[in-house]
Amino acid sequence: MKMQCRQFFQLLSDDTRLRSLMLIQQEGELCVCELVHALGVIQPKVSRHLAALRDCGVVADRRSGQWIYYQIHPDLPDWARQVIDATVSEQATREPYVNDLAALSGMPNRPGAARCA
Amino acid sequence: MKMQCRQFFQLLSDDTRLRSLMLIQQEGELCVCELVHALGVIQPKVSRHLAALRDCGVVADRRSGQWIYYQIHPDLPDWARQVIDATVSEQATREPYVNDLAALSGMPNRPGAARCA
DNA sequence: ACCGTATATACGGTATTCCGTCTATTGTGT
DNA sequence: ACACAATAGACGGAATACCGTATATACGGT
Repeated sequence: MKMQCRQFFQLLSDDTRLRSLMLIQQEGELCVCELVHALGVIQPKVSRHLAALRDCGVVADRRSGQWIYYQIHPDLPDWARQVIDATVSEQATREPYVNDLAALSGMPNRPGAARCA
Repeated sequence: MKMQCRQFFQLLSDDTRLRSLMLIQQEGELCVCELVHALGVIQPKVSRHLAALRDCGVVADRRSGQWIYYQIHPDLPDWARQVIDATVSEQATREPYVNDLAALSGMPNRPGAARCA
């Protein structure tokens, strides 16, 4: 799995992928339906973009029941991780990324999450 | 001049632009003909990509005689600079970026540079 | 076995990006 | 004024990326 940095930036250059990655980075792990809700886009679109990230080794997926959870790939090269870190820490508080996080928090019946209410 | 990070990554996602930026970052300032020589691509191509970088505020240009020198824009946001720094420091020693730097060093009659021989 | 939910993939169309060639502009030296 | 060098921009064509819809797969519950 060779990971060229040009390709990595290309993956970050799409809105859906970038917003997904920023949410995943902040939440640690998210399933497709959570991203669908948070981003407000249709499921095949999220799925397709996650597949692109997976195929290049940027994220790793894990099945748990009906849900498939995505996280930043544990073996992601250091410099790529640095890029994501820098981006999240400087941009996560801005539009449109704040809204995504807010929408995620407001999602009813989130799978996996604590259902303590 | 609004600089969205999605757009910034899109600019980094092209080979010519990325290689140009890495050289500029390492050299401080380069003119078009130096980049043409270092990258081994035709002049309009370099020019076009530099214009894209300039229009988004990633690089700044300065004319000196017949030459136009490009540098990383002094007002480039911090996170963007971090991204470039991380990329250069981790990738500059690899292919194809090492070759570009070597080709640049081997360029005869470099303008502006010390001509002490 | 069947149905509903979650997710992935295939397909065709559209939009965007990139390219090489050609031409315009600007500066330098004679 | 003129020729030359460096750079920028316009233009049409080719490749690539993205999209929405439709369909396939996999799992859980009944």
